[in-house]
Amino acid sequence: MGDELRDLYYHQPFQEDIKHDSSMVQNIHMLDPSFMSYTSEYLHGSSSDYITNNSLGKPFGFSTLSSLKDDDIIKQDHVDANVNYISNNNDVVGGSETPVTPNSSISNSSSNGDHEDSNKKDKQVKDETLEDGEDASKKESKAKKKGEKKQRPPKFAFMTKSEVDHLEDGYRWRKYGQKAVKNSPYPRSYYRCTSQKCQVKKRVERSYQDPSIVITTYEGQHNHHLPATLRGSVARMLNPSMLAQPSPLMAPQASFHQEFIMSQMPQFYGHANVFANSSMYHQNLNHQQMQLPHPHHDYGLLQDMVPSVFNLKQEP
DNA sequence: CGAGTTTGACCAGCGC
DNA sequence: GCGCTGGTCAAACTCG
Repeated sequence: MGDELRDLYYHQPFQEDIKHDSSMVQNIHMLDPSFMSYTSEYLHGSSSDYITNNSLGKPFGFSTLSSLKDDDIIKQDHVDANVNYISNNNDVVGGSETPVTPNSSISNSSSNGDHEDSNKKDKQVKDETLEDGEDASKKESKAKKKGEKKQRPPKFAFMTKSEVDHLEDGYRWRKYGQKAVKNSPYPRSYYRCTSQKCQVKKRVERSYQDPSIVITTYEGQHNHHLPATLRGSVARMLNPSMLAQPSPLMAPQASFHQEFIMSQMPQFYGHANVFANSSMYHQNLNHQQMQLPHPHHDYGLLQDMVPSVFNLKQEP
């Protein structure tokens, strides 16, 4: 990661944006205990990263979902309800969609791509040293890379205030590396989706400015659904009554949460089409809309992952 | 025993 | 060219 991206992570979100959004956060807080707010910032830099900077309350539910027990519900309370959300992708959040907020924008994260390329090159070089047993795809990519710059997979990063480093997101990950981060006492961990043929990776690191904040960067697109076992386990955590009849108070928020996630990172959920009617969040999502209740549309797979936390949290 | 983690080594890119 | 850094690999190890 270059300094620019680090700046992107560490400076913008935690300094300017949080200050900048504080009043809004407070307002929303009054509406919803598990308050949420939404802003987005287009952060400069050659990386042209598209950044959405959110303070969503645990809404994303990226907090030890799979291991939620009674004790964990308590633990949840220790997890600050701030989530700074950084979207750094081009085709997905944006794609054909309009920017999520008026002051957001979508662009390619090209600078990171250079690094990606280098890494792939690295692997490819190694592949070259391997024997004939290597599959054709690798050689293909090798050949591809020689000629032109390979297109980078979309990236999607977000910050979550959490004591847990590796936030559960419903997928299974295998850690394949850890590196010390320059100017940070906290290491960065590298994870790959364990699903076969799924190329999605994610990096997890803590902010050195605010150690309580975990920065998670997803890269790539899941080509599969949630692991059945995880889905099952997550589903078991759901409050059946909530599922059957979401309370008037929480339903809009839960709906928002899931729709927001889906609209923001559909590439990470192969079942994004389930929420096709949530396109309102794709467009012109602003603070005002955030505060309005939205009709609940779907309880799809994502429901298995995310709103369960909201339900647990908001249950009386 | 299989799946996942740890950790040192390796490599490419970048700035000087 | 050199040193630094980020990203990945893979052997060794741990865990259930």
